[in-house]
Amino acid sequence: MTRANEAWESLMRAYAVLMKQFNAEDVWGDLTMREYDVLYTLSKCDSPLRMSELNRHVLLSQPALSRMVDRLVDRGLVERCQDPGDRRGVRLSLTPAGREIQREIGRPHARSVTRALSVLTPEELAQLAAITGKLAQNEEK
Amino acid sequence: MTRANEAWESLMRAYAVLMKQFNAEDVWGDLTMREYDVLYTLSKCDSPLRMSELNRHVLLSQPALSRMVDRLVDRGLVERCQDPGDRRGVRLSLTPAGREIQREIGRPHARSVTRALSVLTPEELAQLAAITGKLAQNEEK
DNA sequence: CTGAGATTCATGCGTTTGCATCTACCTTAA
DNA sequence: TTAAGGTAGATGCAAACGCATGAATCTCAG
Repeated sequence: MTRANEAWESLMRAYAVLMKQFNAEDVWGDLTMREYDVLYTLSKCDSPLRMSELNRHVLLSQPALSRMVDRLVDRGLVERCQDPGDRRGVRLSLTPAGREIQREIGRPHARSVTRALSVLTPEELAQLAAITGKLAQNEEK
Repeated sequence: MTRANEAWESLMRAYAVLMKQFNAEDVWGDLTMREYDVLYTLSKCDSPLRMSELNRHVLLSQPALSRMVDRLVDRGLVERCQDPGDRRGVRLSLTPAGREIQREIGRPHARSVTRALSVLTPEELAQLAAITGKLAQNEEK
């Protein structure tokens, strides 16, 4: 077992433990964590996001994301509009209601995250962000 | 946005990117990654594992895990047997076939993991393992 | 300009998931 | 001993998922 494999296993385990903890928190209203993740990702982008771009951020298959967006549009939280430059494409943005809900849930969730990571020193937080940032960048073409 | 939140977001992103990469690798045979995860977790334990214990490691609801184990038992990869000390309980172990398949898939997957984490220095690998280990331990209460 | 191939997103369909709930068993206290 | 409450895992059911595929659009070599 290499160091790399040990590190990855440890990362997976931490992810599972924390996700379960967050999921158990009673802050999600009638959204799932996955739905919140979509709203959150959209909230960080000022310009409307392409489906394919969004799909890169979210751990969902393309069809599953397509349908989740359907539902979010039906619920009035997300807006689909045509991409001007590519008529196959779709651009997504939050509606005011969607932005509102994202913020409402984001606040207490952010507190949970802060609490869960409070076992780390500021230095460790910085290292963690740097290392995972490096990993995410790896997205082979 | 606190440092903790940035670090968590970065971790989530790295996890999503790497999981997608691994999932795209053609090494899974007719198992899903989640099923492999169960086999892998069982392979690491010499003594049969309790359902609830297994559930702690895997990012699945209890009913979903219960049914996945059903399927793995049907396919002859996992063995269910009664816990001698607690007649509600179940103990799980790999069958020889299950162990064989886990190894067969584990080999190339481990190489993928090593390759994906090869962008990190040995020091970074050690830091990552230490930090995520600390986080996983957090399992409140 | 055109046709072959790639890309973007949607849809059909069988499988898997989560929530709520159930049964069976264990634990504790009176 | 027994009744109340807790815990382990299974099951019904609607919702969501992934795979394969489809339709529309873009790209580019010839």
